[in-house]
Amino acid sequence: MGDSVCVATPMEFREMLRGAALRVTRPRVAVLSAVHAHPHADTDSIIRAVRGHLPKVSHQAVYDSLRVLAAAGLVRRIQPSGSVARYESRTGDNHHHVVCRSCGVIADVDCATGEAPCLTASDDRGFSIDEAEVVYWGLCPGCST
Amino acid sequence: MGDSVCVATPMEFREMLRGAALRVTRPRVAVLSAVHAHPHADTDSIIRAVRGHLPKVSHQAVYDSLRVLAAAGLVRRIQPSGSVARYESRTGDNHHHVVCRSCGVIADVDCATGEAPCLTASDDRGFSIDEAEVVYWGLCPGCST
DNA sequence: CCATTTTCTTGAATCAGTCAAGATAAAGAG
DNA sequence: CTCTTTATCTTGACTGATTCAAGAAAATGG
Repeated sequence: MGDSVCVATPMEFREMLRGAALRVTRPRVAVLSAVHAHPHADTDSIIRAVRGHLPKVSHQAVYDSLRVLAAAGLVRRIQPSGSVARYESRTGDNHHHVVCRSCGVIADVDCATGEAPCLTASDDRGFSIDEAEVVYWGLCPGCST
Repeated sequence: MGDSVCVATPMEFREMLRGAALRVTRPRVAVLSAVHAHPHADTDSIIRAVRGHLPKVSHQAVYDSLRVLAAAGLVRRIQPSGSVARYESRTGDNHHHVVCRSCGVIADVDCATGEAPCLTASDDRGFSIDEAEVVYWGLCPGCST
């Protein structure tokens, strides 16, 4: 738990929030920071990370912050089948995920076909599609031995 | 509720079960039948459909049957983010799904690139990948107006 | 600094899904 | 067909992530 990688300064997080027209609150700054520091963390891990800095934050504040941040596009929510919700800070870059069937670990994978061509379905069934989400399932290096 | 499409006979469902080395029980036949008749149905809908034929079936029997059928490959479990588990009978044909962000309806989409090339990640991160799952997000014809 | 509006705290509630123990039914052997 | 074994089903309690609701606290704009 002492491996908090600081990828941006608190000041930068505050500016991200302002840039998204969101009020700057301590819980939100801490949640945004925690998601940056712990990619693919689930809500409970984020709650614990946030409480490392703000011990009195309620779980509800973290849930609310994550919903607001995701709606604003500052974080992305992912939820592979059978998993609880997880969050990451890489947004808008059309990347996908590999999930280990055994241990559940998640890794990022850039889109196989480049920019955003995953968006092309063979037949869109009349839907107006705005996102293509790809999840690769398999075994991670550690579990495949 | 009266639109139970009969896509196969009870006898055929029994043979599917035997072919998968599974015991043939009435709950399993009814569950398999319900999944065939109601593609993309959630567990609760399946329970209700099954009880149309077997009123005394427990929810647990349905959960157990679905798990066993999915493990045997007779049905496929899908679970788009934010949705409960859903089941379908099209298996092993590498098809994907379009999900409506508004009403949650799901439609099938054949793999854009043909056979099973979705399996090719740009960089597998050392994972041994066995499946690529694609979910297209957007608005269905009804909700996009 | 004040007023307004949003956000946070607290604590209860929901709901899909799971667990566990005993009753029942399917399959294979005789 | 009956018996035995083993898997499956029933019943009912329980878990755990997430949400709801009401009042307290804090952020923003003036």
